[in-house]
Amino acid sequence: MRIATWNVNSLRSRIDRVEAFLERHDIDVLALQETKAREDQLPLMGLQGRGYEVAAAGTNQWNGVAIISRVGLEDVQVGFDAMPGFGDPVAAEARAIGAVCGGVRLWSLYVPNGRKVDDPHYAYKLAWLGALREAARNWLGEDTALVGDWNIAPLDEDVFDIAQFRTSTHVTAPERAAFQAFLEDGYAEVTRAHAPGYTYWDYYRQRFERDRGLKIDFVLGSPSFASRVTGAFIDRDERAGAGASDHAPVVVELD
DNA sequence: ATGGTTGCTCGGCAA
Repeated sequence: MRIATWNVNSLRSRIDRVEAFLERHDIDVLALQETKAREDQLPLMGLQGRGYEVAAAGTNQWNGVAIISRVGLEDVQVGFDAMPGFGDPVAAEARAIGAVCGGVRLWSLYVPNGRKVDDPHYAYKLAWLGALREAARNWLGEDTALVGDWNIAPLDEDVFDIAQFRTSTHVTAPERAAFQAFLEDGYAEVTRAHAPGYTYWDYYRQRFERDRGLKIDFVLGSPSFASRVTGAFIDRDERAGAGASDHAPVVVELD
């Protein structure tokens, strides 16, 4: 089974690329973030025609998560227990969607960005991660994958120029501790060992062309899930050319 | 410190 995660930055503007990506890599389950579409706006025909089911939560503007699966899509859950909100409750709900696909409980996650360290959104980010951790502890005994845009660069080497991020979110000690807490609980990040390199490059200043990016998209697996992982890769080519998302998809291969 | 780009929508915000 092949599972992928991709911050697609608008599903409607990227649908042709999404369908081509699914075919190119023979993907069974795709977790999307920043779909920027309400459920009634989803472009479904090409996906359903290829045998995929879709579950989504989102607004027309920001955030938005979805799961696309051709190996079953059951027990769909929008948000997790005690998930905190920020402003628009619909936008808050559009940060986490879970479903059982091919026997795996998969969560597509769009961790709050945090904006600035002194912004209330940063405190919300940490609270959100804390609530996710509490919920996720209960899923360690199953085949569970927490996938998506974590908006955290766990290591200095995950940032093209760490000095430039001295006052920025994504690299602060509390954010990195929040990420590490999942690993301490027993989750394993399963992509890094197989797939080095960045997953996100800003649109401006030709960041992709100069490979000045961040590694912020991850797949955290419960012990039984992690033991099934045989490989992973970052589809860097998908980030190239006109009309690309600012994130590349990350693909995980399972036994 | 600022600006650079893209998306959703057509002003301004979020990333």
